[in-house]
Amino acid sequence: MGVTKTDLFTERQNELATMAKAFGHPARIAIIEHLLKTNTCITNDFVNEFGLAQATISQHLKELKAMGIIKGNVEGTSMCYCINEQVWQKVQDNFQSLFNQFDPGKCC
Amino acid sequence: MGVTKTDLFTERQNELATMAKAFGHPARIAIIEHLLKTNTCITNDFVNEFGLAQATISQHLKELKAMGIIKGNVEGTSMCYCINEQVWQKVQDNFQSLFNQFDPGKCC
DNA sequence: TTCATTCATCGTAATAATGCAATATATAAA
DNA sequence: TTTATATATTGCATTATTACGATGAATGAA
Repeated sequence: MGVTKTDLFTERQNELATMAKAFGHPARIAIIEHLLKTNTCITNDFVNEFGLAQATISQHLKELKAMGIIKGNVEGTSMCYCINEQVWQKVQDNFQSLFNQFDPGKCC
Repeated sequence: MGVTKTDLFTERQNELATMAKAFGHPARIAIIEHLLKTNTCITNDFVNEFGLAQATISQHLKELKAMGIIKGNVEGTSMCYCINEQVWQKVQDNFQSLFNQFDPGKCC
């Protein structure tokens, strides 16, 4: 009834789904790509660059931070966000291992 | 207002987000993994294997099919689903190119 | 201290996603 | 044709997500 039944699946499957969800919104993709390009950038950059409200950007940042894929440090009145290297690597590994399971050539 | 503002982002960003969304549910991860392992399997397998209702499985399959990541053929009274090789490759490439953008060592 | 700036949080509204019972559709077997 | 089996679709209830205005908290400057 509208709630994902996580208990039916393995921890790995739930984890991978959660990671994928972090990438499941164009704003979060854009934020991540911006951080990948410039590194150490601040929230206000996003608000100016995208057409989304400051509260909305902040919410997306919060989600990304909750999933661990980014981390933030206070820098005066601003915030400095960047990619969390360890988590990024783990996410990459998890997707990689999924992609590698594909055995081409046998389909119906 | 609850609706993603896709017009604010590039087509690539929206596409990547859509692909990620396909992986954003453990049931769909499980379905994909099952197809990766056995290939050419049928809907009833999923219904028996997972604890989800037949209608729910059918809905997840429909979404995966809509995104093109799987394809299905009628096989008597059953359906035979499998991974779409071309789309799988494209998804992999898109994620790969995102992951490769990471330049380690510079963070705040 | 007061003011301006920056970001986070709260409250709220609207749309999306999840799940399932019931029903429809299609094929194979009897 | 009738029955059984397998899957898709419909309708509905519930929770999740997205978005933003308003407000709060923290810091630096005047």
